[in-house]
Amino acid sequence: MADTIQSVKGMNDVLPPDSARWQHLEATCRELFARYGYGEIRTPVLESTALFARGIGEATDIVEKEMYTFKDRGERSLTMRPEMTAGCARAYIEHSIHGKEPVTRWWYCGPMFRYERAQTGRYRSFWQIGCEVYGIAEPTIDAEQIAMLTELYTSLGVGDLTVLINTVGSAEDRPAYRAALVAFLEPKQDALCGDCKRRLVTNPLRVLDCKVPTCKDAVAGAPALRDHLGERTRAHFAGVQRTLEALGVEAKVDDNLVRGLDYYTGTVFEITSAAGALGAQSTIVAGGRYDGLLESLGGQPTPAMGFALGVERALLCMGGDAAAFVRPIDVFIATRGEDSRVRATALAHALRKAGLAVEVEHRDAGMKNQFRRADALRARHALALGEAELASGGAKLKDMATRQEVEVRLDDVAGIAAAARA
RNA sequence: GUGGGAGUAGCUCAGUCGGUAGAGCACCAGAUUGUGGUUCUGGGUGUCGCGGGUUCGAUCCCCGUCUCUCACCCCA
Repeated sequence: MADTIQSVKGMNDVLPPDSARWQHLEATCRELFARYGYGEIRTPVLESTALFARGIGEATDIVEKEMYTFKDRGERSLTMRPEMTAGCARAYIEHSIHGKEPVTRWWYCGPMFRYERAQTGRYRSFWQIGCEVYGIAEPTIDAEQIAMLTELYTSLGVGDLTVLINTVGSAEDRPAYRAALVAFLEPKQDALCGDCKRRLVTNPLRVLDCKVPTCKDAVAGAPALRDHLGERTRAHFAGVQRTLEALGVEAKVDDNLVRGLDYYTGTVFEITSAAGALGAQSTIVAGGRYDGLLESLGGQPTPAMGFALGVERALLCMGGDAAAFVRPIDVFIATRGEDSRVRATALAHALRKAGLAVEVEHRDAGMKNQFRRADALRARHALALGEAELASGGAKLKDMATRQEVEVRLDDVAGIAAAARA
């Protein structure tokens, strides 16, 4: 308790055995994404601050007050990524992917950073896994991603899922709607909360999303975005819904679903789970289309669709005993004395090369203690290697569950491995 | 940024209407001179988060502070 150094607020360690649950989630995603044709992209945690300011939007909460931004020794303003879409877009443009292939599918996994107050399911350093598809304007890809996610959560055992979808309109639709909304809200300005008064100027769509009661009242009867959608947007959204239906995915249209990031255009979606210990959060993944982002960052006009899922949140409602995901020990070798430990270490080395998981008791501990430890490690077999065994060259491999023992020769690695696998 | 709750043994917590502290779990040893998940016996000084105040005396009361945690906002 003295003067020890602790981890930074809101930034957590993941230790065994809990890390095994993370590995399970990651392995499931990796395998699933591979079947859908996604390749992994890894980008630096640090990016130029301007990337996020331009990509995510100056007026968003993330850019306004949640970024870890600082100057490096060369006086360049750098920011620890608060999300990955902007970084992926930067990489896509920087490597001229547009000119190399018509369709690009990327997935990623890594830590993101946002300066917020931590609570259950929300941390300052948190992990996201996400996918980005570039080059497809058609609505079927939107539905494909959503369906892929429902499959993911189902296979992970995350229950009580709700898929919410909406469309926020294309770059052509939005200015008209925005004007109509502002015209409707301006007379009611006095009823709005402080944040919303500001949003009225910076990002009026967000007022629709406000939880303050007076704002909710003021918003009642506001013009609906769906009445301001152009024909192309309508057709696209209808296509998404039609494809989801064909895939057997039940999705609820939520008119108030407005993502907090500026780059979204057209389809937006969110999947919530009522399962597990998510606390006040319920969103476990969110995403949408961002057809204008690449161009706004200086790239070629490129349609794009992506999502990000919160790893900690997925884990919170995944359940499952961490120990069940840990690889059990095949053979535990109990020792007595240094000669025994040397011989046991060599034997373990050979057995591990043969593919077994082996643990040697390197400490000078009592036999009873060693067998207890073998139990704690969930070892399938135990082999006591003491003076008698060293002298005779033979030993007994004990099945910890049945307590049956079989004779083995210490120099017969293949034989021991076979017996341990039986 | 705002508001609740909590900080006592490695972990989960109890407790003292103010007289410097306990349980369970875990861990170790022995009963069983080399064989486990049960049982029995033995084994714990821990700045009672930190600083100050009141008091003969504070882990307990008061003030401050730090940390953790939950929630609001917002988000994955």
